[in-house]
Amino acid sequence: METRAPSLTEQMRNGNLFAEQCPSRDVLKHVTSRWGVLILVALQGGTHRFSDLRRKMGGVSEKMLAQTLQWLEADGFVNRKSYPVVPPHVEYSLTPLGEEVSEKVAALADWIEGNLPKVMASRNERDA
Amino acid sequence: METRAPSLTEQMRNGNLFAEQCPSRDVLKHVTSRWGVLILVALQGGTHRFSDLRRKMGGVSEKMLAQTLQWLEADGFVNRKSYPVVPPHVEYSLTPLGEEVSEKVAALADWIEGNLPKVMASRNERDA
DNA sequence: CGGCATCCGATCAGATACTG
DNA sequence: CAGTATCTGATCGGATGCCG
Repeated sequence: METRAPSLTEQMRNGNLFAEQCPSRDVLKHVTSRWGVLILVALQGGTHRFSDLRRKMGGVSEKMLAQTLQWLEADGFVNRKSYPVVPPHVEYSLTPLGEEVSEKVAALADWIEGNLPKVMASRNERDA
Repeated sequence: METRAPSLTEQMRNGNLFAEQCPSRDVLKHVTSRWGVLILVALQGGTHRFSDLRRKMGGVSEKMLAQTLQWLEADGFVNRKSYPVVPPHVEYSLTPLGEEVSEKVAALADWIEGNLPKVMASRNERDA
């Protein structure tokens, strides 16, 4: 089949995920990473502390939670606010930019959660 | 902050990404994998052959393309049609279920492509 | 409490060679 | 053309220990 001509919106895009070296791939990687998705969805509920997030997200290690939070912070999606007290107190929240992506990510996450039975059924058919 | 009570839709969900052993995590993994995203978006344009996909998606190896296609096929998102001719001819397309996820995935991909400048700006601020 | 540094095994992913 | 098989390096990701 033919390759359709690029639409107007496509021409105006500043990133192209199909280009091998495009930095948009890094952003996608952070956002769709194993824990990135859950962080973005979890923070939709409002500000959370590090330990809150860790408790909420089953199975995440301290290391990966910290690392993923740093990625998302560097990309401008997550805001990190540290209170200089003992014991330390750090709060994470979504930036305006983060609110936008998290909506897209949450829409995908919701779809998957809601349609899981159909997917499981498809897998079982294949086994039979 | 308080944990809000589960909404009605949340209660009706059949999957829960925050649960460590929930199979929905595997589905998310396939769909948001490095090449899974690109495959789902690419197939929105219609049926594609293996080589078409490979050419279109910069940087993917034969192995990973084949493997990712198999994941998506097993999950019921992608349809594989093989014509028994020489040389072989195999066509990939989205199933109705796949059309649905691909919309969510494409919405995310589009957002990232369109907002890449903002993200890059955020990164640069941090460096300064 | 919220990290960081190090070590280490598991998994991912590319290159290459081979096949129907 | 559309894969599979194998090998190998790269990266992911968890466990542990330490620190402000």
